[in-house]
Amino acid sequence: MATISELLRDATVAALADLGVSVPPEQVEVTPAQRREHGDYQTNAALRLARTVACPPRDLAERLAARLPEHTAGICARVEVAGPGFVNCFLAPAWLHGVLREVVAAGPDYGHGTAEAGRRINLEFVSANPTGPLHAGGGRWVAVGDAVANLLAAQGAQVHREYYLNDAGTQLDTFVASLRARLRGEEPPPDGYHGRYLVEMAEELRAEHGDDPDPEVVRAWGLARVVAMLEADLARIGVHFDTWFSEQSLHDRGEVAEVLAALAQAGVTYERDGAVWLHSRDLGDTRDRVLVRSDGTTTYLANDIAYHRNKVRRGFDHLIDIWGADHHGQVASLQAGLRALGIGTAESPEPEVILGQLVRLERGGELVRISKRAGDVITLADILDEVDPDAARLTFLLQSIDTPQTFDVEVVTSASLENPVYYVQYAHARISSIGRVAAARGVVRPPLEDTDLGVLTDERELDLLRSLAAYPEVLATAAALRAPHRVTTWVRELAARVHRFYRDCRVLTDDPARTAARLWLAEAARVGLAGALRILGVSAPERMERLDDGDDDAAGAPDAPAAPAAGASGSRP
RNA sequence: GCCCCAGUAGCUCAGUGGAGAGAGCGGCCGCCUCCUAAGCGGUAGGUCGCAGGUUCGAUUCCUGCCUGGGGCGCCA
Repeated sequence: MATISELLRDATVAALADLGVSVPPEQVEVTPAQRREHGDYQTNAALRLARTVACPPRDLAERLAARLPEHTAGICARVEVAGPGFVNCFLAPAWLHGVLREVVAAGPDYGHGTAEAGRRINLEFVSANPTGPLHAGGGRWVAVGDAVANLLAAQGAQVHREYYLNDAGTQLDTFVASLRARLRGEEPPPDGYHGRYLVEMAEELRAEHGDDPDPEVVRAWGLARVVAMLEADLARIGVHFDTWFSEQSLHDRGEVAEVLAALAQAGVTYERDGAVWLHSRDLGDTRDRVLVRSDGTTTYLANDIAYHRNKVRRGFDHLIDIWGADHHGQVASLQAGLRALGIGTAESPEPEVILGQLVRLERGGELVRISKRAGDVITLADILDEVDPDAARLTFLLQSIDTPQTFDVEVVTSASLENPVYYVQYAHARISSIGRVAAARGVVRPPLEDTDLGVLTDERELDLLRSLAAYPEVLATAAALRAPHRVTTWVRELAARVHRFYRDCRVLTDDPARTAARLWLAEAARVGLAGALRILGVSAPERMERLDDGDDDAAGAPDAPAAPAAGASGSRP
């Protein structure tokens, strides 16, 4: 299904052809208008082509506008020339009514596209070290990764969610040493993990395996216990991984050794100071990197190259990694190693690494020091103890991952009612309630094909349809840019329009024709809200409790407790 | 020193090669006999970090600089 921009772009190209101006479609821009009086969409074609056609832009625009209606029949009510030579298009209400029928027909899949149709995509995200619970900041990758997966799936991809489990490195050794120390009733080593969870885990371990289990037992038990903890945390926020990929398994199957041999065979390695190095500098990196340490162990890089080769060999059409910006330095090294293996060519595209800026955790405006080893952490589970998963998720999906996010625990928890998630969910609950009331009153919604939508002429009504009309394009763009926050922005706008419609356009009236059309419009809006929320991994409740009934407004004022918060530090005289 | 990201309203952030730059929160003023007031309306608040460049047109693209965040390990 073509988007509006595409439809209007093609119409513009055709109209220009009528004028004897031949121009490839990709050189014609049709964009949403910024101001209502400029219509719904606008093209700057006349401005851009004026020079080559040797015609004043305004004149060219006039000629274009004269021809355009032939090609936009049924879509635009009118077109007009404005400003220095823009051609503004005003969508026809009848066309918007057609959008409503499309939405209802498509249901939950409305707006989905085919940009990734048939592609098998491996999406790796989170992949936090299995040494403790998920950190609150890591929630960003949980929410973003899952939403990106949903976005790609909505474009027809078969998405495989994968968690890379670093169960072979020194971090796990340190974790095991810390666990054993707790088991003995001692403090973990200075560079170990000091979190409280290890004390509790040691108790569990003791109950199951006694005071002095074999170190290998401790290791296996500890790893399994942490993975179970990670899975449980992820389940609480509704995220499920298809594969938990063990780094250790790469070693066990000899894949790391294979990769090292292949790199040596390719002549891109050398020995120095007892270590094996990769000529990564010649392959696009800023410097050479160690693959095998002088003690014979392999580096994270060597293992990661083997891991990605494994993913390629599993037959995916495309690999995507979502990493925090603190892993930025690894990208060039990994790609250098993969290139040497022939991965990163036209036949075998290199992995796409999405870097997201980090979360700055604050409590009441003050930076929270984060150190998993010191045990001074705020975990995702801590957050979920205080807010529901929907609020947590949407908070992480409010802004572009290109910007560092400030996550104030106090704001997100104590003032959670201000979370935009409730604004959107409330819009869904409100619009849903209309259907319930209609049913209770015995108002029957006639079949859509028997409903005359021509009565939907109010700007509030048309605004809803304009939003819904733009949704396929929003989804396609968000998927292409791997930017789920664009869906958040869109659904917040739709929710605002739903609230305004609700306020100004009464659905259940004495006029059966109007009631029928508005019931269907409400249904279309509900489908739009629910569909976008589903992409974001947020639930769309049919009903929500009213917070405050009657006149005790103070009870519902979320900022009421703010005053004591200031005094909590002991400033009260 | 080099690489990546950001700098937009008091705060948190959207957004765009175009026509007086938007939202939420916070401030102020209003709106519930009516489908849920977790809502709606109004008002105040901006040299889109700074300087050049490209362009008919730059907050948007390019370069430099400043500020902030993250990297550049025989850690992961």
